[in-house]
This record gives sequence, structure tokens and C-alpha cells, in this order.
Amino acid sequence: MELTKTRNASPSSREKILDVAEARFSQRGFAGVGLRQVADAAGLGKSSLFHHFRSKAALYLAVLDRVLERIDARLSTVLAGSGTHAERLDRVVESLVDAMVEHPTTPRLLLRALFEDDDLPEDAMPEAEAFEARLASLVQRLQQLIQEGVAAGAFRAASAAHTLQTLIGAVVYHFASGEFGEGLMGGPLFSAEAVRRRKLEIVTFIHHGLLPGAPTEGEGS
Amino acid sequence: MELTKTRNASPSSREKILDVAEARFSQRGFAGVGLRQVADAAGLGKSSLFHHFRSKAALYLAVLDRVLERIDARLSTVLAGSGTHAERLDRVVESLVDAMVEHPTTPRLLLRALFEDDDLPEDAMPEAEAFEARLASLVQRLQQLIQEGVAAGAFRAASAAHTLQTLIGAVVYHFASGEFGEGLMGGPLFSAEAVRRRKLEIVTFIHHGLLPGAPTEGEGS
DNA sequence: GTCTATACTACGATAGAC
DNA sequence: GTCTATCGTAGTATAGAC
Repeated sequence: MELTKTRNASPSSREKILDVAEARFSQRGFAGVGLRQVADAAGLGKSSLFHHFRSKAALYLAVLDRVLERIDARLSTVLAGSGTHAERLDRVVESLVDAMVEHPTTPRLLLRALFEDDDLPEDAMPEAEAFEARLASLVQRLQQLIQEGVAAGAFRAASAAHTLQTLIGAVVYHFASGEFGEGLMGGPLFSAEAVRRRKLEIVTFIHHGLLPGAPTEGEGS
Repeated sequence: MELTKTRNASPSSREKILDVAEARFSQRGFAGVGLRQVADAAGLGKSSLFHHFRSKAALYLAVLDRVLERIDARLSTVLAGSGTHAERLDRVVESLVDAMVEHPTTPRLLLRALFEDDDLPEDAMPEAEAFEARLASLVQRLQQLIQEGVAAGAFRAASAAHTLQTLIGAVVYHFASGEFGEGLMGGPLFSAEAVRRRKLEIVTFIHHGLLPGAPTEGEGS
């Protein structure tokens, strides 16, 4: 569908850089990462990075956009699917959690992208817009699902924006919470069992928090 | 209650430094702030900072501990208060929100403290422990409230740890979400009206999510 | 497309005068 | 307790050979 090929037989240098940068930026944030660490870990000289990305900020935004692209792919499938509003919202939560777990760098990068306002050095506007546009599109579709559910009487009369914020907190923050989260939960956050449990906890919370009448937890699946 | 005086007629240099450092660290994070900016904004030379704080990491942790101390003061009052478990939990949410709003630097600093693992240069262990201890104490008391509420049948059989994570996400993340949050909500996050609305939204969510039987939203207050 | 070399700036931290 | 001066390092980014 695109003019430039996106599949590669062997991981190109560009993808190698993105992988390494994603790991580092996730852990330390934009300002906390030096390009030398990225270059070394990618097996390249420092200067070579600038042949693939115009600046550090451009690299950071490329990482963020790739992360959001993966989430978008998962959620788009679910949002376009069938089922009641409640069923689709459950699947949104589960897919969002799956996206956090697939690459554990995701929650921290996404959380940073959401709450850190532009600490970026102003220059990387073009690549910033790609990310912003993708984010806005995703948010808009998620809000629509909630609003339609409210209009259809499937959800109580809750604010879609507030509900979305709560949902982001419940999913993204939780899987970003690292050592604190592990200490609180008394075990790893990303084990299959912990992930299954978190999904159940959030979905149950939403059902009793969003649905007007009888509990729906005993339903299919 | 303390040997050293904590009240000051005029703001000492130490407090001035803490104030400006809190603002900067909240916005840019630990790695994103230079001590020169802090010193300039405080009206001091760069070197003078080191007479008040052993290192940048020590300053950062002093800021974090002061933030957590303010939250602790609010929540301790509420946790020691009377009322049913549900009433006390409502007041915990409202007090936590009040703490975020009182100093809008709070949510971002707290969020960073919770999800950024030790990017700190290892040396500031003593002042780190003060913060960790205060945090552990607070978390323990919050968990206890939820667990007791579950045991007393006031809450459904939910995990205290999971519930606490969801709560933190709903309060701390929301008020840390800056431009993204404002865009999503369609207005400021910290206006009196927005704050009132967020409290209501979370408390309602919790009631329908935690309480077993009939909705309790019509109750007193 | 990767390298070496370099420019320029900022960083955290220390020494020592006042 | 604040200052100036300085140290050593690391930061982003560019120039130009290969």
C-alpha cells in the first residue's frame, strides 16, 4: 500500500537504531538518553545516526510513532469488529493490555508521550505531527465508542473523556509502574498470570462502573 | 514536634531552591533539568546549591519528599477520620485530588516518582530512603482501608493492590496529563469546575465499581 | 552508509576567595 | 553562605574522508 517497502529481509540499520532507542527512551526518557549509548548499543558510530534521523528529537518521535502504530493496528481491528458496545469496550481493554505486554517498552513510552508536554527542541515539527495525528485519530474513535454506548443506553451517562482518562490510567499507568507496581502487586507485572488478572480486574471494574443495571460478568467468552 | 524549626519568617534560600526545583523537575524530569537553570531562577550562583544539597540527586529527592509529605498530611487526617469504609474512601479520593490541585506540580512529580525506576546516580541513598519509607507507609495504610472494607463486606472482593493502581491512575495520571488531557477534556484540568467534575466522576466510578449492591451516590454530604 | 575528527555548548561538581 | 574560576566529562551536531 506504500511506495517504500516496509518489510525487510534482515533488520536494517534504521530498525536496529529504532529498537535500541526504544529500549533506552522507555527507561530514561528523552533527556536521559545520550546518542552515544544508542549508537554503541546499535553497533554504529555516533555520527551514523544522523544519516537515518535528522536529530535526536526526530529519532524520539519516530520511536513514539512506531509504538503508537502497533497500538493502532490492534485497536483498529477491535473497533471495527462486531458485538455490543460493552463487548467491544471489553475487547478494547484487552487489546490495549496486549499491546502493553507485547513490547514492555510501550507503556512507559506512551505514558511519557501523554503527560510530558513538549520538552522537545521545537525543530522536529513534521515528525511530531505524524504522531499527534495518529493519536488524535485513535482517541477520537475510542471516544466515539463510549459516546455511542451512552447514547444507546449500554453505558450510564458518563463523560467519554473522563472515562477514557480513567481507562488510560488503569491500563497504561499500571504497566508503566515498574518497581513500584511490582512491590505493590507482590510480583511481576508482565507474567501471563498477572496480565490475565489485570484484564479481569479492569473489565470487572468497568462493568460495575459503566453499566447501568445488572452485572454482565457472567456473560460469554 | 521537631527539634529543628520548620516555620520560617521569610523563605530561606533552601526553600527558594526547593520551590524552583520543584517547578522545573515537574516539567522536565530529573535528567531534563540543569542546575544552572535552577540556580538562576532562584537568584543564586550555581555553586551555592551545593551548600544546601549534596548533589543534584539529593535535591531531586528533597523535592519529592516534600511533595509526598504534603500528600501524607492530607491523607493521614482523612484515614484517621470516622465514617464507613466507603465514606472514608470517597474522602481519600477527594483529598488526593485536592493535593494534586493545591500544587499543580504534584501530579507530574508523583507520577514520575512512581513509574521512573532509579535513573538516579546511585549516590543519594540516604535521602532516597526517606522518600521510599514515606511512600511505603502511605501505600500500606491505603491498602489497609480497602482490605478492611472488603473484609467488612463494604466493598466487593477486589484486590487492594489492583484497586489502588486504578485509583492512582484515575487521579494522578489524569492531573498529570497536561496538554493531552486538556485537549481531551476540552478545557483546563485545574479549574474549580473541572476539579469538582473529576472528583464526582471518580467517586461515581468507584461506587459502581467497588460497592456490591445498591448505588450509594445519593447519600449524605 | 559508515567512519574519524572536531566544534561548541552544557553538564555536575569542586576549590578557594570573601 | 555566596561568589568566581575551573576541572573533566558528555551532550548534539557537522565536516569530510573512505
